[in-house]
Parts: sequence; C-alpha cells; structure tokens
Amino acid sequence: MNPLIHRIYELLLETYGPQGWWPVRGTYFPREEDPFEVTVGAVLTQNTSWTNAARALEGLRERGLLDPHRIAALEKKELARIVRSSGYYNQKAERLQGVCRFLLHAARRDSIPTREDLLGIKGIGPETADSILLYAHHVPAFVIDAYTKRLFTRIGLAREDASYTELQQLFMENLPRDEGLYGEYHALIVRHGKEVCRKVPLCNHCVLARGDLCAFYRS
DNA sequence: GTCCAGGGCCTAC
DNA sequence: GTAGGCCATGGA
Repeated sequence: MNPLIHRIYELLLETYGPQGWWPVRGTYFPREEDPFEVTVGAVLTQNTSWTNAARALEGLRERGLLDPHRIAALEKKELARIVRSSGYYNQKAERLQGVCRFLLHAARRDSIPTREDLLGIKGIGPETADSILLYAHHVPAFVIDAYTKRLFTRIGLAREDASYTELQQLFMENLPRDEGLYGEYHALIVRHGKEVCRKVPLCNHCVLARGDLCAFYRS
C-alpha cells in the first residue's frame, strides 16, 4: 500500500469538498438516481463538457425518452438532433442506440452488466465502461481519465507511457475497495484538473505541492 | 479567433 | 501496436 495515493485524496477533499457526482443531488439531476440515466450521461459526456452533456440529457428527459425502449425505437436522425448540444451527435446517437439494444436484448433484466459486456458495445471504451460500473451500478471500478494520467505522471507516481490498466491498478491496489471513495476521488481529480495544473509542468501554487507531499513532489 | 471539455474508433504505417 | 485523424458543440 502506497499511503500517498490516499493522502492525495484527503488533500483534494480538504481543498475542494465533496463533488457530488452521480448519484447527483445537485444542479443537473433533480431526480433520484437512475442507472439508465447515468449510463446515458456517461456516453453523452465523452470528450465533452458536462454542461453540454447535461443539456442533451435534459432534452431526452423532457421528451420522456430516458428509457432504453424509446431511445432504441427513435429515428437516429431525431435522436442526434435531440443530443446535438453534447457534440459528436451523430456518433453519440449511434452509440446510445447500441447501448440500448444491448440493455434490451443481451443483458438480463435488472442485472449489472459486466465490464466485458460494456467493452463489447461499440463506443464504450474503458473509461466509459468504468464510469457506468462505478456511478450507475456502484461497482468499485476506478475510473482513469486524461486528468488522472496527467496529474499522477507529474507527481511521479505513474510513468508517462502507463496504460489505462496500469493506472487503474495503481489506485485499486493502494486504496480500500470502496465505490464511494473511488467515485469521489475521480471527481476530485477532475475538479483539480480544471482548477489548476493546466499547462505548466508543475505548479507551485497547487494544493498537492505543499505540506507533507512537498518534498516528494519536488524530488 | 483559439483552446478545451468527465473518449473512442478507424486507418495507415 | 500505435500515432494520427476524425467526430462537433458551446463556454472561456
């Protein structure tokens, strides 16, 4: 166990507070948590700001379309029009319908999809699969994204060429297997990535460049 | 006008 | 097996 992995989580949490990603009680999801809605959101936010993805999600909700049967039955062009604000709308319409077909046909009702199942769907890569497992189904799968890689490479805890799997192992082997912790940690990394450390290789004003991490950080 | 956002697929070497 | 191109909107 490398204690730094958890220590960084504590520092981020102290700095930014709980981020309240899915299940969401905040701004973008007024409703109760719905695994399907979270799954759709995970696709819509691919390489796209959450505000743009949330608009698309809202468009689906206000039309009563947050249902795999309905999305699968829609004309693809119509679906693309509705999710336009999330960008890549033709691709995302296609991907959403692929996810829905899987949920309706391949998956058993009310069962949690496996990671392999999700990766078999066109348009679902490792990050989206783990996001769906973690935030929709509360499976402890640590989500790795570009922020995570950048931050932990700079800190020196990961190699530049580390694969998704290697980075995921870094977290999962050094943290208790806790889906709540994983979900909050990933959200905090994203928040931190937006706040600071954008272009400079190492920012001295960064929260992680102080305190007990300082010596390690600068070494 | 430029850069970026809660990626992933396809193609060419 | 991997680097590069492509998908595309909306906010800073």
